[in-house]
Amino acid sequence: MKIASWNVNSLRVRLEQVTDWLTNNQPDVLCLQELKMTDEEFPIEAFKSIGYHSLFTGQKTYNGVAFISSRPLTNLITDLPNFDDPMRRYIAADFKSEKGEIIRIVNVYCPNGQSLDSDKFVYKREWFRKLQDAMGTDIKTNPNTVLVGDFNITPGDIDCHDPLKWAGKIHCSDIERLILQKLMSEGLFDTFRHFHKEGDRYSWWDYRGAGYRANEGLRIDLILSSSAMMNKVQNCWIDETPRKLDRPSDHTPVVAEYTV
DNA sequence: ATGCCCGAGAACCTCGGA
Repeated sequence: MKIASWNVNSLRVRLEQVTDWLTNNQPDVLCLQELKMTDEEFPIEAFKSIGYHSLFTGQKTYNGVAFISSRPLTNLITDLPNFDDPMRRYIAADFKSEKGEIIRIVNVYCPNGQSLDSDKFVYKREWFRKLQDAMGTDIKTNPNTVLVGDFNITPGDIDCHDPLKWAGKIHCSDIERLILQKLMSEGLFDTFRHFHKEGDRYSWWDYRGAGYRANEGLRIDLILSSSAMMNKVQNCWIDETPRKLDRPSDHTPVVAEYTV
């Protein structure tokens, strides 16, 4: 089973890149973030025409998350449990493998937070607290759980191109890294880092100042696997191909492959 | 210096992103 996560920064603008990527890579489940469109505008037919099913929760202008899957997913949830929030940042569903194993997949667009002294950071902390509770429950219910998405936190200095410049800043602060560690203490593992110990590997690069060409990036898009799924993971990689295209998203896909 | 670029929505600028 191949799972991928990609913050597309407007599905309207990136649709052709996404359908091309699906055709070329044939994942079982592609998890999208930052759709920036309403459910009425979602391009179901474009995905259907290349053999993919869609589940999504969107809103005008901001946020929005979706599953694009080779087979229908079940047990859909589009709200972070126990958190009343109009922002469309959470979607979860079950994938049934060819062997009949059920995999719980949770796809998130975590809050940015803006800065540590912002009201938006209070919201980020609260949102992560609720996500942690939900993941604890999910992993107990089904040990075969994968949490993917744009976390808007670098796990460590190795995931930041310039730790001195970013020290204490949003995405790279100690408090955010503790929040991520607490979430992962529910039994989740950084799948890319398991296979790749080297630095200078990122999933996001600023549009400004030719950030991609200089490889000035952050690794904030993660695939977190439960221990049961870590026992089945074959490989995990970042695919920089879409970041080199004209009019790219500022993020690029992260992919993991499992034997299930 | 909190900008440089980008997308969306309402106008030709502001907001939010990371």
